[in-house]
Amino acid sequence: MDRFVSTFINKIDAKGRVSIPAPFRAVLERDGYAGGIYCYPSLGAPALDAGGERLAKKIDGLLAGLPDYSDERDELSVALYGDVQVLGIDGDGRIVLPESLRAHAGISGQVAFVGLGDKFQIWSPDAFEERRRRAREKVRDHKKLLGAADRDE
Amino acid sequence: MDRFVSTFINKIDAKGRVSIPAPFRAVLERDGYAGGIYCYPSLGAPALDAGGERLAKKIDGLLAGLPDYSDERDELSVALYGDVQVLGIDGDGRIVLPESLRAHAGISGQVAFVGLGDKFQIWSPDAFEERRRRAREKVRDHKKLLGAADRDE
DNA sequence: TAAAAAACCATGAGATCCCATGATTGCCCG
DNA sequence: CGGGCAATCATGGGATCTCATGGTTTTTTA
Repeated sequence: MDRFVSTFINKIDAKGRVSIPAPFRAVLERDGYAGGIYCYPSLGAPALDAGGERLAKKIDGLLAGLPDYSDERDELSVALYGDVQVLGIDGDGRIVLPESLRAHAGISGQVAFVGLGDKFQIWSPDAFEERRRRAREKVRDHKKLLGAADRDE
Repeated sequence: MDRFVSTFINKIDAKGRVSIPAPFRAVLERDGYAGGIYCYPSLGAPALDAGGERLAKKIDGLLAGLPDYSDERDELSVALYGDVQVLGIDGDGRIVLPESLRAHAGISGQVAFVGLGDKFQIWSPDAFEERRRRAREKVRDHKKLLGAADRDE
């Protein structure tokens, strides 16, 4: 298994530490672990995007298409790299979420880790429950559009 | 034989473990076993969908068309990957059904494994019996409409 | 030197592994 | 033809290991 799958809820302790779910850690290691995970505010949601080397490469890939020294590239670089933080993983598999990131996601107390394949997101459990509900509806619609390729109803 | 067929009923023990029917295990192995089965709540039924690598690839396929880093993709990913659980298979061919999944399917005590070809479903035996009954009626109606000979029972 | 960050250690609950049992089935040999 | 014999499988229980979590100590740095 080499992608981030499923959802886990963990606690933040008094020092702001959270355990990364063990299955995610396994993926990160396979992914080429380089001292920490990349984490930044999601653009379209009150959550954080996070991942390992693969995620970093993907961001590079998006920039690679643009000419060096173009304004467009500079802007995108800022948008993509500007808010990225590298969060170190301690010996017990935990990271510390800085206040700025926590604020963006409205996190306090508990954290939901949500696997999205190539990356994962970090949510406040409450906000995530709401988003999950909407996402499910969307998938249902999607299936209808696809014409019951997958008919389990 | 490389697809899931027929129905089996097994018990859940005190630890929440259930044996996967041996024929299904055989299919899973042929399917490229990667440490566990993929399992998630069915969208339209009080049941669980489950399968091996083939099922995982199918999910990938649904996302393949969408651009990276689009909100659209993230949203679908939440429902497609976020709801999936990877259930490890122990040395005796058993999985543990987490409480959240059991709740969705109304499972306790016994479990029905229902083969659906590429994947299989996990039901509470009662709920499944009910659904099967209705499915038969539906088939009968179809046959009448098609003017086919109704030769079962 | 005080405060923050990182490394280290401890613990309990839950998950995983391993072995035992019993029932069923298919097979071999008398 | 019939009687076991061996193999397969579902199930149960105990031992072990992992992991999340909390706390303490050491190191860094401001």
